[in-house]
Amino acid sequence: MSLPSTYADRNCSLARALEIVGERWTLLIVRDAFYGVRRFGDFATQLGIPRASLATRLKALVEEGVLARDESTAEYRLTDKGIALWPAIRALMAWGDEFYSAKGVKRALRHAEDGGLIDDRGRCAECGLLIPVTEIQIAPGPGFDATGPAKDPVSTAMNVPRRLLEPI
Amino acid sequence: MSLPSTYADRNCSLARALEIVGERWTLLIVRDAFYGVRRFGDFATQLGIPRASLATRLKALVEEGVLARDESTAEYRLTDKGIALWPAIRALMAWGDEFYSAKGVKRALRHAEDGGLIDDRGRCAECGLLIPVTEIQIAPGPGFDATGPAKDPVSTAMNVPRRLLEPI
DNA sequence: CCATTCCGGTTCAGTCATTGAACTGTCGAT
DNA sequence: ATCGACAGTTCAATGACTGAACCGGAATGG
Repeated sequence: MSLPSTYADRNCSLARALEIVGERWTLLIVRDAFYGVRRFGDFATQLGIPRASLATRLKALVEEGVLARDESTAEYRLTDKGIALWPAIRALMAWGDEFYSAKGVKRALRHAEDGGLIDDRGRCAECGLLIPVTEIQIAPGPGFDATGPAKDPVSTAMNVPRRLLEPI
Repeated sequence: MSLPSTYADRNCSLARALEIVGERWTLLIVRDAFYGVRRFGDFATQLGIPRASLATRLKALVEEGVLARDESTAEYRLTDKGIALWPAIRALMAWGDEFYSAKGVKRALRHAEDGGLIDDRGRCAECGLLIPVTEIQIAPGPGFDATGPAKDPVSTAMNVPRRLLEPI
């Protein structure tokens, strides 16, 4: 994205954040990482992203400390810095649900411990607490469209209730 | 950004949201709109974006109903749909502040009515309420870097405490 | 053992988007 | 009429993205 570093943007943390996660595909890669995707090939087939672009993006995310690459297994995992992106992703998902999914949310977020729905500020409707990412369960919601073929094991795993960050 | 519409992304509201606001410059344009920028030339000089790109982006944002263009004054303003993007922008700003601004937030958000700081979930520390965008005051924070020339009236206006959405 | 498959990642040419600078056209004020 | 201010366009050059083929090492299996 090329640091703009104009005087105007030097004082904007949004511009800084978008330097890292504002390029095409990047946030979708991070989203998949939350869903438990860890392997190069799984990112590629899941997102339909060209492998060259994926390699570039993953390298950049590792360099910035959003993902960590396990040298022995070649798996990519979110770091704490990456996990800290969750509120931003949730906010964008909520906006997309609100304005582009007439039948309701496409994915529902629940507190895995008590099943309470998580609101758009990250709070559980049951216990009222702020729910950490590892305790969030994601499941198809009313706006979910189940038609069409989805044979490969990775995408079927992603369309079934599961906890965030749990490996596919 | 070109609808991917793969089976994988059809059920992801994040992908849908990024179709609209995921292209380069788009979120920065929306941010400036929150800061009160309304005119073509002000967006251009403020962001340092090529005028051709700006025209394309503004057209797209108007088409999607994020901005509305006043036919008589040629001013662009956020619609309710655009204003609904605020939580996402705030979340990304907070992430940028946390990881790229060692001295603290670059811009502090306060509840204009009682001066209470607004946390990263949109709540006022004083009254505890969820603060609507029109009651948010933005002001330089401890991480703000005031050095360097910033003579033009628009950017000086943006670097002084002011309410969101108030015209420059 | 050797062959095969799987998998992470690279290479490369074609295409598409972005950029910056110059330009057009419209409006209101002088 | 003329000028300046402003919204938006045009266009060549550059750079990013794409898709398909390819490379090489590590597991798999006969």
